[in-house]
Amino acid sequence: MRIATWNVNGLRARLDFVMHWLAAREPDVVGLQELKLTDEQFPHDDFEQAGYRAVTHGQKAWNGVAILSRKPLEVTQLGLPGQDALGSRLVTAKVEGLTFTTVYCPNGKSTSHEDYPRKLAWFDALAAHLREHADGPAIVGGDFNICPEAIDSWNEERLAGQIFHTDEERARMQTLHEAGFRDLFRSLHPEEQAFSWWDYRGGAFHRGHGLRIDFLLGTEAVRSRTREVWIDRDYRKKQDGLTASDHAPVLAELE
DNA sequence: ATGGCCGTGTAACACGGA
Repeated sequence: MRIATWNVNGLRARLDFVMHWLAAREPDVVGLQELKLTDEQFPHDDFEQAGYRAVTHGQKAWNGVAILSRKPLEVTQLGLPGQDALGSRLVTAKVEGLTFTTVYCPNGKSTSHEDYPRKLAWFDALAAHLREHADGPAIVGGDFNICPEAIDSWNEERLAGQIFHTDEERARMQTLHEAGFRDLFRSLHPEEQAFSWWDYRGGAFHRGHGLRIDFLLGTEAVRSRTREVWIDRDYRKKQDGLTASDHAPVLAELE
């Protein structure tokens, strides 16, 4: 079973690019973030023609998440309880006995911005919610907007203490780990520096100025079945003249 | 040199992203 997560940065602008990737990689279950469209605008027909059904939790213009699956899936959660004010950022579905959650975690903007404590509170609510849903095989994949460790940033020396790089944010990732959700990439690749996001500006991708902020977290029942995890760097590049998202997909192969 | 790019709303630029 091949699973994936991907922040597409606008599904209407990215649809052809996403279809290109689905045909090339043939994942079974995919979490998508930053759809930037309403549920009514979601292109179900296009995905059905590609062999996927979808469950969505969208909103106008911003945020928005969805899960694609080649097999039937049943929604069990729309939105993180108590956190509706921060937008549509979580959806959970059961597929093939796996509980698959996709999250688009708040950005926070900067440590002095009023959104920063809201980001921390959102993560606290996420941990509380997941503790009740950590039994059996479960995945939480998405854009977490946190660099968990120094190795996950292209420039920890300059950015330590700034947004994505604070001890408070890193403690939230640790709490998710302690709730039973482990970072599958880091579990299989303890020493490898690999990024999942690069700024569009200034040639950041080609300069190696990236961050690893997109993860597939799995319970032990999933981690023990995980054969490989990788970041699909090629799909951070233009494909057939189509513009990429600023995030690359993250994939995992489960036994 | 702290901006450079991109998507969306809305109809020229503002805002958010990370």
